[in-house]
Amino acid sequence: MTEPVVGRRERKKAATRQAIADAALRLFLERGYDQVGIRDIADAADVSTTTLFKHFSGKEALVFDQEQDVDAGLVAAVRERVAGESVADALRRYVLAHWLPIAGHPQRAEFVALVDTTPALRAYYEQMWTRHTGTLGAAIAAELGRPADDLACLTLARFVLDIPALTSTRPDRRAAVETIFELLRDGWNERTG
Amino acid sequence: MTEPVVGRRERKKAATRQAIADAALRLFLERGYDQVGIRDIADAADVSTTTLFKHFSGKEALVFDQEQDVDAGLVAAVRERVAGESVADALRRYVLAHWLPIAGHPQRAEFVALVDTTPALRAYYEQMWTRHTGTLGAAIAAELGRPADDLACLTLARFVLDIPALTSTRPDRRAAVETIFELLRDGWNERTG
DNA sequence: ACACAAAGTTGACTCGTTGCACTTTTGGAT
DNA sequence: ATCCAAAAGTGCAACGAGTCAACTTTGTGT
Repeated sequence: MTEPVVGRRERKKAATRQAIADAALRLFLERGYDQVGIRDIADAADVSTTTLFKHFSGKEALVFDQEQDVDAGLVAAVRERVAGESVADALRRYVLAHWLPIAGHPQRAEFVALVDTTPALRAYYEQMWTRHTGTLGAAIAAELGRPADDLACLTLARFVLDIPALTSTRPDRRAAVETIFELLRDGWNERTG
Repeated sequence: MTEPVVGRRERKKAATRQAIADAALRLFLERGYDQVGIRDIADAADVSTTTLFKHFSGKEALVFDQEQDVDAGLVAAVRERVAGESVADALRRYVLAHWLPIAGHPQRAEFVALVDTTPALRAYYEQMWTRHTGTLGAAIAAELGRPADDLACLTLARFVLDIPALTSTRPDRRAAVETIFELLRDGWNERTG
C-alpha cells in the first residue's frame, strides 16, 4: 500500500472541512436552507465563520460539497468509449447509467428535494452544469480531431448538460433522456410525436 | 392620437423608475458594477433605498431594465410565422434578424462589456434566458397541437435559448447561429466538420 | 529547539435587502 | 368641493452573507 504522505496538518484540515459540510447538510435538511444561518452552521461545527468561508466559497457551496467532479465522468465516458461507438452514444450510455440511478437512492431523495425547493440552490446547481461546457466540449473536440473551441462540439456539450434541467421534473426520466438523445441524433422533426 | 389613459400618478411612478435605472446604468458604466452600492444609486436618483427596491427586485435587475420581454418576440415569431414555415425556421429567422444586430450598436458595446466582465451579471443574464423555456416551449407545443409540457418542444426551446451563451464569444456570430440551427435541424453528425 | 507557515479566532465592518411606522400624494366617490 | 382609501415614498433600524486585519495556536522542516 502507498502510505499516505499527508501529515496531521492536512488531516485536521480535511476533518474540519468535513465537520462543516456535515453540520451544514444536517441542519439544512432539518430546518430548510433559508432557515439556517452561516453562524448556526459554524457553531454546530465548532468553528468561526471566517474559518468556514476559508473552506467554502459561499453558502450554496456547502450543499454541493460532494458533487464537484461532474465533468470528470463525462470526459472519461467520451475518451474511453468502446471502439466504433459515437461520442453521442457514449454520452447517452453514460447519462443513462450514471445520472438516473442517483434519484432512486433513499437519502438522495431528500437532498434532491432540498435543492428543488430552494430557488437559490436550483440556480446554483444549474450553473454548476453549464460551467462544465468548456471542459466537455474540448474533450469531444479532442476525440474528433477538431479545435478545442469547435462550436458544434461545445454545442453538443451544452445540450447534454441541459439534460438534468429538462428531465428533473419528468415522471419517466429514462424515457425523457432517450427522447432528448433521439432529438440530438436525428434533429428536430416537426411532424412526429 | 390616442390620449394616454395614464394619470399623473403612473407617470410619476414611471419617471421615478426611469430615474433610478438611468442613475444605476450611468454609475455602473462609470465605476463598474461592484464599485457602486445600492445607496449610491439611491442617492444619485434622489430616492430612498426602500423606494428603489419597490421598483426593482434586486441589484442585478437594475442593469437589465430594458430587456424584460425576451420571450414575447420569440413567441410572436413562432405564432405568426408565414404559412408552411416550420417552427424551427421561424425561430432561426427571428434570431438572425433580432439578436444579431444588437451587438453591433455603439453604446450597446459597453453595456455588453459590463455584463461580460461581471460574474454576477453574467449569471443573472444566463438565467434570464433559461427562465423563458416554459413560455417558449408552451408556445411551440400549442402551434403543433401537442400538450403544453411536451418534452421535445421544451427541449427545442431550451436549445434555442442556449444560443446567446454559445455564440456570444464567437468572431462570426451569424455563422455560429447558422451552425447551431443546422445541428438542430439535422442532428449531431460526427463525421462532418 | 527554533523559526516559519498554515489554520483558526475575534470582532468590527461592508453591503444587499427587508420590515415597520410614518407622511405625502392622488384618483375617485359622495 | 370635500373626504377617504390606496398608492408612493421616506427614514431608520435591523438581518444575514461575506470580508478584513490583527492576533493566537499548531504542525513541520531543519
